[in-house]
Amino acid sequence: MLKVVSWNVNSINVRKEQVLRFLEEKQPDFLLLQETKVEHFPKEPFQRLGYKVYHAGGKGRNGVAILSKEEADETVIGFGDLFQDVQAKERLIGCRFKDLYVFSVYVPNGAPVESDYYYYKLEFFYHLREYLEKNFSPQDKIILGGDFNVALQPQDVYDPLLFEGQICFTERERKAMSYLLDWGLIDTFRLLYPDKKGLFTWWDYQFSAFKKNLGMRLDYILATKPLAQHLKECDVDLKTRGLPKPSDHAPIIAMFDL
DNA sequence: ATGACTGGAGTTTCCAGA
Repeated sequence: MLKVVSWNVNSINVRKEQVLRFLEEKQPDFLLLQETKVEHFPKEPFQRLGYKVYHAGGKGRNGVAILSKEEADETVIGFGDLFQDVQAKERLIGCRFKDLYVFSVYVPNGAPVESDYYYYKLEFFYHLREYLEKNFSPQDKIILGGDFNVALQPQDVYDPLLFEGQICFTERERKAMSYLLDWGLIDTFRLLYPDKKGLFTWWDYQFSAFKKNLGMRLDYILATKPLAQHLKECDVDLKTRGLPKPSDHAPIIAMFDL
């Protein structure tokens, strides 16, 4: 069984103990992290648990990592020549493990709608697809997990009418992410639970949003068909979101019968 | 109490997050 977890931790320094306890308890093969918010990842305690740490981040912002029980054969950061923006190098990291490619991505938030940053977010999705097109085939074994900052479908927000036109739920964002998926990536959670409503991965810290379950599904584990056909289970770890001093995102889990 | 956010930078207040 291959267990993959993705988790926007909103600062690895603040969430370090939670992440260590999570690894001890759940023992995932891969833990994909976003928003580490550090330039230098505090690797030592994670290595003591038997995990290799691959990280790309900047001072106080962004930051993505892959923690793995196995050593990677290769690591790539950013989009290479396709997208030289400095932030791209803090938002995408990939590791190859034999014929398996694993990526951790943190898509820009893009607020406010219609700002330059919003268009940067849309561009990010198109560059990501271009990057995959150029380097891979949908027949390859690829896992792309992370915080995509888009709720794809009406059932991915708690009130579709309220969210219409809001950041993370505009038509253009949903189209940009759909275009990425159309290359050959499958939303593992939706594959298993096509109609499920009210299960989210992010809740605002404000307004007791978690207690009221006023959230959005912004985190995804995407997989190409050769992997998705072996998908066994998907889940959102609500318990971890309910701990004291939580991240605003919950960990998401996908298990493959491999 | 009739309302309640968090983290980082870098100095006590602003910005980003979504």
